[in-house]
Amino acid sequence: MQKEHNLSKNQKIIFDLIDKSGEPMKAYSILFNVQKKGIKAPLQVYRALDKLVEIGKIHKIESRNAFIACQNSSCQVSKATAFSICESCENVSEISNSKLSKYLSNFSDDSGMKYSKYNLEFFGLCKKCKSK
Amino acid sequence: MQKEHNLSKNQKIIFDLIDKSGEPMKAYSILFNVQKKGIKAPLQVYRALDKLVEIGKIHKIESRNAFIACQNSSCQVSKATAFSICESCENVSEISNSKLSKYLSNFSDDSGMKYSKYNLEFFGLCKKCKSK
DNA sequence: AACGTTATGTAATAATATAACATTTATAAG
DNA sequence: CTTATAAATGTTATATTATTACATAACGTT
Repeated sequence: MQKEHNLSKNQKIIFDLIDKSGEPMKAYSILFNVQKKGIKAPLQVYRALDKLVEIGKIHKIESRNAFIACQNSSCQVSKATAFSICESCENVSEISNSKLSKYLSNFSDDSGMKYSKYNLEFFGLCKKCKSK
Repeated sequence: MQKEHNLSKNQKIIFDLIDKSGEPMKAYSILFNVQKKGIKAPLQVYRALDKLVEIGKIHKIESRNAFIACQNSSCQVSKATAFSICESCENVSEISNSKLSKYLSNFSDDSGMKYSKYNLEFFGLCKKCKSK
């Protein structure tokens, strides 16, 4: 059962924007888009982003410094994320593949480390861009 | 057989520094460290870093905006990278696990994308930090 | 109501990265 | 060896991404 997180005002404004856009958004582009709603400073954006990442409503695409809404309803926390990224059109989508996530969540090597989290980014050309 | 890349002067200075440090280094820390060698501007550092990443001599740890020397002698190009990162002491090491790299290099889903590259970052606590 | 926690507002600044342009050095082809 | 081309360098300025510090307000318990 999913814990209901009551988003605060700023968190809600920023989540809704990212969610509606459907694609990765950068912090300052978010800022620009929410200024009419009274959010004026970068820090207000970053604080909301931090919280939204923490509770798994959005994920950060590390290689792009951008944030995308979680596309996986069962994903409560950002502790096991995988994305496919088109290097031409920059389309990003979240990969939900249970085999992959099982494989990675159970992965261990001889370092003695127990991994509690991972982030994976695949790069390539999407269907559209390949056929150009 | 490995293609020999003749590093240029700046590339060599910067690679040697990162390689000797044995840990991830940030661009401006690199800059600070090579100023005595005549490298004065961020761009000189970033250009060398770009090239070194391109030829696989170093990798970028995306979640940390830092660069580490490749620890895997067979790694010619940065197209299949995996790291373990301790969230407490920030120790980073490159994972060379042939099963893992095979699994990920061959991974495909139903998106129609053919992935040519990936980057994976595992997070957790290293042995030392766990026992504290 | 009193307390602790979470969120907000605001200004300043730090840290990371790139654009634009001029020049020099290395590589390769004739 | 010299011309052409690509790769690397030098330099200044600026863009982009992110955090520190401090003050105030709202929320959730008990």
